[in-house]
Amino acid sequence: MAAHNRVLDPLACCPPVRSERLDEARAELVAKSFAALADPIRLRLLSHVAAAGGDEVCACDLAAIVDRSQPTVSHHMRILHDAGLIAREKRGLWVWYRIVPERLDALRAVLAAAD
Amino acid sequence: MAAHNRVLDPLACCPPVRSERLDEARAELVAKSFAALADPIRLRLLSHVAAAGGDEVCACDLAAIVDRSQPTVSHHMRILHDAGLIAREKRGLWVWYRIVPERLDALRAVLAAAD
DNA sequence: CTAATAGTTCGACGATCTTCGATAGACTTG
DNA sequence: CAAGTCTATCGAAGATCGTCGAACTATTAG
Repeated sequence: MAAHNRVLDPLACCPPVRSERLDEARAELVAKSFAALADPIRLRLLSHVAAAGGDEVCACDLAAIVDRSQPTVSHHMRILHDAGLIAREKRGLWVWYRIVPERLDALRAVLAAAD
Repeated sequence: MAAHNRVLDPLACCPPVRSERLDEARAELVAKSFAALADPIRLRLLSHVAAAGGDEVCACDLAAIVDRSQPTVSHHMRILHDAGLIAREKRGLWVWYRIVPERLDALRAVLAAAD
């Protein structure tokens, strides 16, 4: 399902950084999104999920990939999820992640040149 | 292609996050770039310079715009400059900043979908 | 040379972040 | 129900970050 409601999308607020000056409230929102991308472990976790395309990735594999403890990986995945960049679904004992490409596109739009 | 030097550009290394999995070294580089965008004050400073288009912006105006002390603004502008997002030039007593659009485009490319 | 101005660097403090071990919660299996 | 497995949360330690006042550097004006 589209985990991500267009009306409530916090980034729907924000024009490109290059055209209109960001006010304080919008800057706070956008900064939170980029902060989710500002850690190398999170970037590699995100990249791993994103590179799977539409396919899902099992949480059970992630700790080995980034060589961090299970609680640390859980923490980072929560931040990526809170930022709307990945979707989670628990099925049975396992948790599966998949990318939310719309959110990455929204961030790209914030960095886009003025039209 | 970009006007800056492709060989020396630290982001020239990095394929889109969505297609190829980032290794540790590349994730470190990309994370540093996004970290520069992960603070609301820096985003507003960058937005102010970027929204001026190709025109330059005087450092003397920035502290009033973001309501922070002058050393704090200097600190943030240094981070943006180190990230390659803005260029600085000192002329006489004043420092002038302008946007480096190629670097913003490079970051957008890292977030782009696989082709 | 002296005084004045713009910006950077230094030193410190508090807040936030990353990390992990221990623990708790959710779910399956026997 | 009890035991086992997978993930999330808690609590703490250490590192990093944002912030400002004070001191320093560079440049201009007189």
